[in-house]
Amino acid sequence: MDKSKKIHPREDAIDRLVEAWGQLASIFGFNRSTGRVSALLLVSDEALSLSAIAERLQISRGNASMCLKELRRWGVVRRIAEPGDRQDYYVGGEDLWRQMIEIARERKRREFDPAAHDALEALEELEGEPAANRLATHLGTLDQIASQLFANDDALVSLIGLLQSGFGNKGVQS
Amino acid sequence: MDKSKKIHPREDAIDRLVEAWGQLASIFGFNRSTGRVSALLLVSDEALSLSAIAERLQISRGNASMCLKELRRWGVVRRIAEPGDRQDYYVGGEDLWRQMIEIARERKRREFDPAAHDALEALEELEGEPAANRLATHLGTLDQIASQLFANDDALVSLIGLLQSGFGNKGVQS
DNA sequence: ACAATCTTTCAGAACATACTGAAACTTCGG
DNA sequence: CCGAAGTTTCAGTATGTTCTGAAAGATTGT
Repeated sequence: MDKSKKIHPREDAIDRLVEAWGQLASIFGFNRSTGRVSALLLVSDEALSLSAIAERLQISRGNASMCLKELRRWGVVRRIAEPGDRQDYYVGGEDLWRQMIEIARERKRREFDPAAHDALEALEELEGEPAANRLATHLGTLDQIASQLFANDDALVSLIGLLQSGFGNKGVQS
Repeated sequence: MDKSKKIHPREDAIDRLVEAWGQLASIFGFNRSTGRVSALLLVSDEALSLSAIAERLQISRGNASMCLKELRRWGVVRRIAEPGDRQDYYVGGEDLWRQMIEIARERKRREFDPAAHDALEALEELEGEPAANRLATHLGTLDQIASQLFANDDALVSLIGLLQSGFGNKGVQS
């Protein structure tokens, strides 16, 4: 009856994954609960209902509903209607690389670009001042790099390949 | 007397830069005030005193002190003692690329690595479950890529050059 | 050693974010 | 068209973060 007394290795492992993934999600600007819901769906071989998720994570249905909405908005969770069942079911984990790239691209578009644009605009009016010029050049280059990175999906996919194969490590050890 | 009535183009531009840079900083996990202080130092051709910063940004000296402490901790601001002056002065903007890389590396080390490690550990205990395996592979690759990226400073510097020159854009336009 | 000047710290206030639970809404079978 | 089952929304509450201002701590000139 009391969960903390009995030992459930699998459930424990899932709890720890859920917590760690929530942590990771919060680094990338999601709230921890949203990350936790995502984790649960990612390690689940079957689709889960809202109620099952809320129960497993010990959060209210309302909260679970909001988290799922957010995750669907980011395109990382899909809702499924099972015929003959009133509950909706949710799945995650489809095409993880594509999803990561999409999230990064979208965050850049929504958050980075406007602020960088404002900053560059303000810096233009400070032209002539050495410090301002340095900063403008730096930020301009950064912006350009970020844009290159997301200009097309292939760029990122190739880049991932490049990095995996050990780009930049001149002296290969052992 | 009333600042908002008189027009100060330069001061306005700095205000807008400060605000935008605060926004950018918050994307990367700093608080807005810390970002604002950093902006002020970045566009300033001379070193500024704590009092000057607090006054210019309309924040308490206490807060300014904390922000400067944080910025020094991240190695993006340096404190200078002017001989014959009791106040300390602060400068920023020295070697921006190096600083960016250092910040990214440190954030990875402090925030990403521990969470990713926990997640992978938990996933190991779920071996055999298809969804868990997929996630483990994905996260493992991601971790490996991130490590490659920061394995040595040259990797990132070369990468920046590569991206600036338009890596990944097969059809070069115009 | 004292006083003046500046900086740091930190308790509590102000502000911001996230969560709950209940009401409103939707869907579907009968 | 009604009632049952499920989902969404949102006002209020709880939790977490950031800021202020005052007290304590440094440092320096006399």
